[in-house]
Amino acid sequence: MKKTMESKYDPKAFEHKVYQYWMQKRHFSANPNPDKKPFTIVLPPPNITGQLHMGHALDHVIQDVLIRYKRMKGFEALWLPGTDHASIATEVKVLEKIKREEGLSKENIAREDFLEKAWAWKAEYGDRIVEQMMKLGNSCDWDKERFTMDSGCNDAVTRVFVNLYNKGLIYRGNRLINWCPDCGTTLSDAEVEHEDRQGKFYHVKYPIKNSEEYLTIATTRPETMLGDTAVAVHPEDERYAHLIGKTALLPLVGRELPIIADEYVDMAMGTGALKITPAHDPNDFLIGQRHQLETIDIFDEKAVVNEKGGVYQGLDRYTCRERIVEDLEREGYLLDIKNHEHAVGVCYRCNTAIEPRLSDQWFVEMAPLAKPALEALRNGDLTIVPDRFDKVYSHWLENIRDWTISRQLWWGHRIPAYYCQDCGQIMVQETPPQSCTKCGSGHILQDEDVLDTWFSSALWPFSTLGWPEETELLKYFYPTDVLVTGYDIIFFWVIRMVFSGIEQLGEVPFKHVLIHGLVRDAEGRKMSKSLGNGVDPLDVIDTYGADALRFMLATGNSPGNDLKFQMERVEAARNFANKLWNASRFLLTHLEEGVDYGVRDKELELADQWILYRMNETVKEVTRDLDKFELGIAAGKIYEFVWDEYCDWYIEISKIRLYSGDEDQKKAVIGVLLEVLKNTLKLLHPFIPFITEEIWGNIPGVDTDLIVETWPVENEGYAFMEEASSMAYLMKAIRSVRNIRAEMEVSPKVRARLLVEAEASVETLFRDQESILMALAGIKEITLIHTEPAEEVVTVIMEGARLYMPLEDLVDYVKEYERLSKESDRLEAEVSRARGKLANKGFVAKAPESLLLAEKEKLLKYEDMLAEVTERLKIVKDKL
RNA sequence: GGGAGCAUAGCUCAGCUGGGAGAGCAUCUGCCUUACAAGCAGAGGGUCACAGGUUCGAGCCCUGUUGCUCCCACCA
Repeated sequence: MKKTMESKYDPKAFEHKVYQYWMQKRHFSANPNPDKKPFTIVLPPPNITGQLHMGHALDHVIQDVLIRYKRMKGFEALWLPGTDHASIATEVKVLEKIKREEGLSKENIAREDFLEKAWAWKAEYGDRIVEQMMKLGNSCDWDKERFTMDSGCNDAVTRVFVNLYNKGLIYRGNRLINWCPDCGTTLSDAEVEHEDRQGKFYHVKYPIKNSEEYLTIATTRPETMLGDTAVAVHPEDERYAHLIGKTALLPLVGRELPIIADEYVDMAMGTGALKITPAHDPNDFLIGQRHQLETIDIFDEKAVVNEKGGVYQGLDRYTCRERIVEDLEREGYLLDIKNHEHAVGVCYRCNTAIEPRLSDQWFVEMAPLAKPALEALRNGDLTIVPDRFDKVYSHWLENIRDWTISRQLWWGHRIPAYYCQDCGQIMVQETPPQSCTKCGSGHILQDEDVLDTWFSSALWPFSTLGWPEETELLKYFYPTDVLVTGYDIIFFWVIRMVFSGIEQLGEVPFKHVLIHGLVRDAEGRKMSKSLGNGVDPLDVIDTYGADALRFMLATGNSPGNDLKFQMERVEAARNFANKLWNASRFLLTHLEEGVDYGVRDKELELADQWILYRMNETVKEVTRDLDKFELGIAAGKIYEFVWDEYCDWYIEISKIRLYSGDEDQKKAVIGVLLEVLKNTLKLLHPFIPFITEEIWGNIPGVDTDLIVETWPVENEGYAFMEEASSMAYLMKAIRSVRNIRAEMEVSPKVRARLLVEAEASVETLFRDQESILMALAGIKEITLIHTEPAEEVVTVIMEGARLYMPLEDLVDYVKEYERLSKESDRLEAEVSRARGKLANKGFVAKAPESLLLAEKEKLLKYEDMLAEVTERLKIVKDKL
């Protein structure tokens, strides 16, 4: 994959090519390997409903960084990709498509025909999503790609269903469930969102039979009165005590309703009297059970009033409400209407208000499953990063109710329950029964319903590895290591994977959960189709390259926090890539094929030691940060190292030897440049894999692809701490001179003279590093002096040195006075701060020794410098 | 009703176990210096929301207040 780097940075020119190359070399494939430790991530499978959005890009980049990092660290790193069938969402989309293209709705098509179309949809969108992931640079093992509804996943789903059924943890029951009249299916509690809506509180008069008295009942849903079968008051409510046991009459209908006493009623709420509609309210349902009340289901599956509603039959629930209110008013039953804001449960897919509905459904009993999942977090088998989500996880599991898993849909895993048409026997088994196990009849029908899409997602960490078969893959890669996902699906998915993994395999499915936030637009709004504020990752890649997008997503963000998407930040990331590109190009043009440019330890100059030391520190820190899942911090540190230290300082310094004409010097400095670049490319590879691999491939003599290179480790030979601090001093001197030049408006073209009056060690340093000082500070001549200069000068006071610049007619004493005054103020502040601290008895007594010492040194240093500045200031003042 | 997060430079955000406030972008001043103007050098800019407390020392820990965001919740 050689290519000369003579052109500008143009990601389009190589990103695709590089990805193809990796694929061809099979670098993404991971297989059980006894010589390596496994590292596994299963990709949260994107829905096949559409295309990838920015949230996916963020999710995937984090995972790819971790996978590439671990791969380089020598792990057998498996990133297992796939897609999710997304039962409801896909069914709705496919039905819409059928409607659009053929004008047919669900009632008019056969299940088989629908399924055929749905599979075609899956083929099309599944492929598109995979292509998008490849553009992002995802290093997934594509040979192991799975789909939540493929036959392996189906085997797993069936096995789990049967297992849980046999343990009594899956049961069929007639319960009040959440019904979405629009989607026409049951929903789990997790799929119901709560929205505050402005409603009305209707106060309705319920007459007492054989009496002039009446009860006032407040309700937000008067239409449900058609299903009322009782009125309840609190047993200790003195207002109504005399009515308990009597009978109320349902307005408009005339049905007799027993007046019952139940602790559930809140005396302070509304009027303290509650109408009971067991078929349409979860609490009423429970009260109904306690008092053996009749349940009257007044709605059909579209939430339209059925035959139980008498004259209101055929009316939609909202129309019915209007009519009932009108009628109540006319008949004198309506006493009052008050505004009332209350939370309404709505479908998470279509936002339609949920109708509680009594029906036969399948449930998973949660209490026994929740317990070990809670325990896993408590005992550390499972950790969540950041840990503030621990509470969210635990609270949900502690308050969990049984999980409704049957869905009245076609697209999904069909429930493996079979009913004998003759004797009603229910058979739950992995293979369809030929005849009834009880009566032998051959008239057997499978349950029409499918399972909640999250039922199959819950098995993803092991179904994808071959379970229920005991595959080598499963043995080697399970449990997985990290699960990366957004906080929005902790309930839907993460928790269900945890209890499923523990229940089926006896082990948590992953050791760490790394939570990230949502990607928002520049104004902080959630990106959504309806707002039209979504930014397509592919557009960004097209303009700035995948590396820029990846780097932007990986930086400036910490775990669990939302991320605002700003194009300026993508641009900054692209600029960084460009910087790296050019720095590499600069070096590569000086390299010659076949030359060994090793670092020659004996010949290292101060600047070499400094950059090697800084590189070493960066390696240490970045590695540590990545192990803590602090991707943003890690990337930030490499960014600073590359840009500020390597490019702005070291490369500039290296030019001295590079252009000196001395071949040996040149070779030596190239050795260091190359060593640092190589390690930098390694550190950066997980974040920006394309450009780093491309550059790597252009380095003469490399024979391993970067993606499988070994991660750099700390090199003890580069522990040049003292040298680095000398270098820092030198850099400070250079900055000071540059600062003076800028303030005195010395043209960059003018090369000034520098007079140095310094203590011996500084003299040595400056003498040894003269060339650097001259080149980077724009100096033509350095003179060491030991007395005050006679010339007109501006002065820099440093610790242990005075730097004088004779600028001839450019010396502006007014400016110089201002500059020195500012410096004097700064030093005075430092001195008084240090004095204050040291005068503080508490500090002296309790602060750590090292700090105390450092503070004393600082005080001496600043006092010295202040004295010098004051002296200079006097001299300058005289010249004014 | 319960819980969580956020509040730091004009904007977007870092700031890990409490020891002299940082980055990117934007602004201002010089520079097309032979890797890079997608750049280089320099500069300005912050009562770390507010009020208390703990501590020798608080952006960081504790309490309270305010504002914004989010999650959970079967009070009609």
